[in-house]
Amino acid sequence: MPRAKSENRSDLVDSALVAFWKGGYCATSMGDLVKQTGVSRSGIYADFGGKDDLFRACLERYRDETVTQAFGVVEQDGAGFEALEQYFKTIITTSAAVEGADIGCLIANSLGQVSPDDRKTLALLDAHAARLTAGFKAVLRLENQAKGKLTETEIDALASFAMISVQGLWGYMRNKAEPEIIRQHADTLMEMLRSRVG
Amino acid sequence: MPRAKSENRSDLVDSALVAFWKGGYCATSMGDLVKQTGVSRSGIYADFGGKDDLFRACLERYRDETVTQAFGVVEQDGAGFEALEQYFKTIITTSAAVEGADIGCLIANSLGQVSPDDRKTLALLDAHAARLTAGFKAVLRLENQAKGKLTETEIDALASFAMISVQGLWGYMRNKAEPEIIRQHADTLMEMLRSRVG
DNA sequence: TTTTTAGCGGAACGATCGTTCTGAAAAGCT
DNA sequence: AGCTTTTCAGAACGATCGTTCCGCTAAAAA
Repeated sequence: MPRAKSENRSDLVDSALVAFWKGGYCATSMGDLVKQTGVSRSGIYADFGGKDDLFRACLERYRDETVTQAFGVVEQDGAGFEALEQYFKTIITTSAAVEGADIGCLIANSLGQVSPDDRKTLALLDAHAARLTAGFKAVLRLENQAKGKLTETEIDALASFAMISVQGLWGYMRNKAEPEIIRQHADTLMEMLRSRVG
Repeated sequence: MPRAKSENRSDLVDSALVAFWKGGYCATSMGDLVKQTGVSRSGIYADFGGKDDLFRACLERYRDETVTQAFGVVEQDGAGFEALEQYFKTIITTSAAVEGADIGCLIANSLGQVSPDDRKTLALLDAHAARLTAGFKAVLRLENQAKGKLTETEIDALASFAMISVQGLWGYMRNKAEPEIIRQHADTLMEMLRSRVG
């Protein structure tokens, strides 16, 4: 048989992910990807269908790794407000850690870039939004158990609100690296949610 | 003198604006713009420096026309919560009016597309964010006069929060045309602001 | 060791990108 | 009308895009 298949397919996606994350889909050319990943064009086309599919693979990897790392705590059983707070703390910490570059969230960044015709990618973005909403909803439902002030409908509304608000935060972070604003936003949102459940 | 200069320079920007709005900066080629605007390449290059400058001109036009039309009510002297509510009502109405296409806000869409190096365009986006924040701040300060519950710092934080939250809403609207969610988000934000001032 | 064969680097492809250039047409001026 | 000046449509340009293809390499099979 042939030469052993490179074991850096995983690295390939990771490298490409960073390139897309920083530069966006359009601005990142295949040449850039070749340079950045160290894998030749044919290698990329062999393992992925093309630029589109590689981009989607990056979105999925980002979803499974980066998002899960930060948001996973909210998705655990029994996660409450303190889990939400930890999520925001993670955001602030890691965003401050990545030196210089404010790149926001790959998925949030993609919102404005994806063509309305690209169903496959749009589905990924939608699913991400639904995921965040579901996480917030679970937290709210749990925290609401004590006093039961909120109806299910109100919980839905608050979860959607939190999701959109957080997506907005990511969009903001893409171009501004002000941890103060991020913390402020998170605090304001948390305080608002707390006051609503009682 | 020469052939009469087309009187549709204004239309040119308007047409290009729509193209950029729907498709984004990268996905909209000069060929598309020529087709869409009816103006030839040389005409575009004569009146604007190139694609970048045309795009910025579109952003500015969008800012002066579309944004002002919707947000201007908030920026008037003495604007209070009812002005904010009218802003949201306008958003919902017009977003429902534009048939089929959910295109969100041109400026919000650009957030994820602009290269971190493109200082000129980034400055426009920053200025827009500052504009929204200033509007919210003025409203909050006015509404806070009655009871004076909030400190200036708290008002700043709430204004930033509202701005980011609304930018998130626009990002969401780009891909989903659910007036219900929009209304819900607006209601939740309004209610939250009201409860904070007293 | 020889043969086979999968894998990958890099050249090459057509298409399309943003931009420039040019020739002809139209409008002002005398 | 004749001449000048300005404008614009469309051809043409080099660069670069995403993609394909070829040929060598090196590991597996014999």
